[in-house]
Amino acid sequence: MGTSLAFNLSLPEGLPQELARGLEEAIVFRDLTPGERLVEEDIASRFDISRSPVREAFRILETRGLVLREARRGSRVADLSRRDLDEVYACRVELEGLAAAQAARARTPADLDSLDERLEALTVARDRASPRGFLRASMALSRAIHEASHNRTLIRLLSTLEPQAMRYRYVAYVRAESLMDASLEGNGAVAESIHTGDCEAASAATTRMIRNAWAVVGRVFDESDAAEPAA
Amino acid sequence: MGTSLAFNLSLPEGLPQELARGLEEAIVFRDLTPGERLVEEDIASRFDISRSPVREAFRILETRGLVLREARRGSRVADLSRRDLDEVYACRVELEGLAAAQAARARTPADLDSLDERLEALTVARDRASPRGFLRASMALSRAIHEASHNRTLIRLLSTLEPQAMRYRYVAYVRAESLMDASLEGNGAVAESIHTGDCEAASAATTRMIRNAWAVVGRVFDESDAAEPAA
DNA sequence: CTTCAGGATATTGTATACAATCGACTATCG
DNA sequence: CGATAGTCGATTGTATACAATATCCTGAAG
Repeated sequence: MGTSLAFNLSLPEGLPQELARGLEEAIVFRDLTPGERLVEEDIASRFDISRSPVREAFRILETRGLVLREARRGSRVADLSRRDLDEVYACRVELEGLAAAQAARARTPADLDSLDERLEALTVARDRASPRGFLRASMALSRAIHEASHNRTLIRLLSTLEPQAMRYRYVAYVRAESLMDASLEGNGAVAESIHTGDCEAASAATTRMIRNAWAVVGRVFDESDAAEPAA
Repeated sequence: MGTSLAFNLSLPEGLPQELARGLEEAIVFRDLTPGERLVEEDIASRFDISRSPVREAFRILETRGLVLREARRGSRVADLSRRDLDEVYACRVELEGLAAAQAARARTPADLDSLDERLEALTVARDRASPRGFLRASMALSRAIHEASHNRTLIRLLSTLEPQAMRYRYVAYVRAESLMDASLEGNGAVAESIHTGDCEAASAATTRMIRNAWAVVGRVFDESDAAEPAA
């Protein structure tokens, strides 16, 4: 369990949230491995804080499907499995499609600016060919699309679903960097439809992109031993 | 703010969860009114417990869209609005449809038994014409459908979405008890499709039912002053 | 009369202390 | 030798104490 886990802990939005964000990255990028135990006291002492904010962070991560908590038995990093992957993507198809459709209808000029900006950043990240950078940029773009839907409930649901998907995408991108091209292309099509304001097209482009990613990411996952690296 | 709020607090599954369940009912059934402040110490002393489990309960309710927490400014019961209603139902159409489709494919004999049992209970509740009892039974049936999908991720998402919807359904049922008949009929159709194992039919029946409910609940909501009773 | 500064108060955020429970180990008995 | 009861250690769950901050009230100045 080589866990370096060193981030700053500034608190622009609350310590538990900040901690959860850091742990989330560590889980997505496999600094914390599937199945690894998370002991409150350990994390607390590592960052020189008390268990209170750590507990709250664990709860946040639980709602995002990244951590499993069993009563009085502690917490551990959620496992990866083909079944879980399929569950997540089935939900993504529906919710991302809805988000794109509503974004095409409700988007403001500011939303479009944000979209273009992040799409540009995604292109840059692709050229650098770094899975981490690309995923971060991709996450930011997705968030911009979700925000553009101006549907807070949908945003809430997606914010608890996306991190779970990110873990599988990371595994896939590391093993097949060419996947980033497909993602970039798909997102471009989605962004264009949102610009146009065509709900149907935005939804269709999104579901197509995600179903495609589902197939490829699933295949790569099956060929890898990402599920249980330590077992 | 006439809040009676007296439930038992047995702890078969954790005190915060139990407390959250109780507060959830109080919010759905308007014992706690929209916008009402929730002070940790007040709730804690009312149940003779400390603030720790209360804080965790608040966090749970926040993920269910029932409570809003602003940093260092406290928590309050989420408001009801037509916009929020539309957001919730747009998400429900997608997720409930998916749940029904997957349930039609993955259901086990035990799932079907559970379904029948709860559908029967719903019929009984309808005859009693009690909105509360009917809603509780309806919630149980929905959960049974979700469980039958055997998609844990989807179940997790729906468990954070359904309570929010329940608030609007309650308002509607109180003002128009005949709505319960429509719900019962719709759920019967859905259950039948799941029995048959017809994914398409199950999904179609579900989306039809929910779109219908959306229209009616929305109309009733607009005609009521449920949004701001104390403002 | 309005506005702004300052302090008092109420409430949340974090830390620490204590209680309860689970798992593993050991020793004893069959 | 195997099984089982009992005990110990590790870890979570809850309670309490302390710190920080936002809100409200008061009062004086313009």
